[in-house]
Amino acid sequence: MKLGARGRYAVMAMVDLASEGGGAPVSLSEIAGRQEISLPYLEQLFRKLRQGGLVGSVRGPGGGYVLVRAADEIRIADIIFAVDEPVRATRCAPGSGSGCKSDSSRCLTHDLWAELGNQICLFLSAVTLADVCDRRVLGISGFAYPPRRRPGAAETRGAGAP
Amino acid sequence: MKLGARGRYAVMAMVDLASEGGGAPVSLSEIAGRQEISLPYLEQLFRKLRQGGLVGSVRGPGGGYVLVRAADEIRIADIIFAVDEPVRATRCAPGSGSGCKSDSSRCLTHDLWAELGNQICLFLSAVTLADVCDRRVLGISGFAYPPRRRPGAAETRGAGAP
DNA sequence: TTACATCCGAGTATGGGACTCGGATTAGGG
DNA sequence: CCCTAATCCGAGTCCCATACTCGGATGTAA
Repeated sequence: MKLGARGRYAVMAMVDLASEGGGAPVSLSEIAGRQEISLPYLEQLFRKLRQGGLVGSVRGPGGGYVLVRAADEIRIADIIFAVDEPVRATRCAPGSGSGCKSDSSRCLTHDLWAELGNQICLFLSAVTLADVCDRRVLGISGFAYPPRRRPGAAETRGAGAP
Repeated sequence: MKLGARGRYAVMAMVDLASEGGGAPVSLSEIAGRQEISLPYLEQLFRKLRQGGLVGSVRGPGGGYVLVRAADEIRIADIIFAVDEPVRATRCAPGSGSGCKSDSSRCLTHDLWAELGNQICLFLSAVTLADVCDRRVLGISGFAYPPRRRPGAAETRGAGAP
């Protein structure tokens, strides 16, 4: 899953494209300037976004990129998956299908990583580009895991994000 | 958040420790052998787990490590946070508190990364060591994001983990 | 035809992660 | 009292992915 600067830049650029472009193509120079990302690096990212079928390109002066679908039809997960290589399966890789060395037993943690990857995909698939543009992200999952076995148990560390 | 081999090994080792150790200390050599992790690397990990207050140590022959709390009182998040450095704030780092260059406006994606990190913490906090040992991970979050705006919309990519 | 823009394959390098090494402590058993 | 088994600790090395660059080719509006 990784989620380094590549995925972040891609989402930032797509948000910029969705916000600033009113149907007209937006050049990468503009996006690069506004988001403070190097132009050649952006080109490299948009190459993949184009191959992923998320954006279309118009060449020549006044050209640039446009969304091929409406902003509320593009999931954040689509963007991340477009710019990140499928997944690398190191041992029992999170996010990808199994790859445990021994076929069964051993590696009790397999389900854990699988489920974690699933949760991440679920969340990123639930949020669309339009949601981010309109600041509608908080509360999309107004959801908390129910307290399990004796709710008043000793709290050792902050449960959520600090 | 990262979640590389370090966190995975730490969880694997803790699961092994919880399963195999019946109150008696378990040596790292045993864990290293069973989980196929190099011994010096495990030592390095358990140093942090000890500093994090998750395990206690018994030195000398017949020594090893023991859990300081019951397995159902140790959350996976505790383990991950113990072995991973706090977080590095690159620009608008996911998982950590804000760090946007400009104080407000710009960086619409901030909420997104914050919420994503929050979801991950939530999930890892909902699963205990005992859950993993007993294969009780699947279905802990028997939960799916509800389909939003026209459920039958064109599916472009697999939404969940393949 | 010039300037603007996307396109493309390659190349570099810096950083952090994975793993190692040598030695210092502590403690049980002969 | 040694010897061995184990945790402890600070470094140090290696490697690869990521971030970013470069030079040029192609297409298109003015």
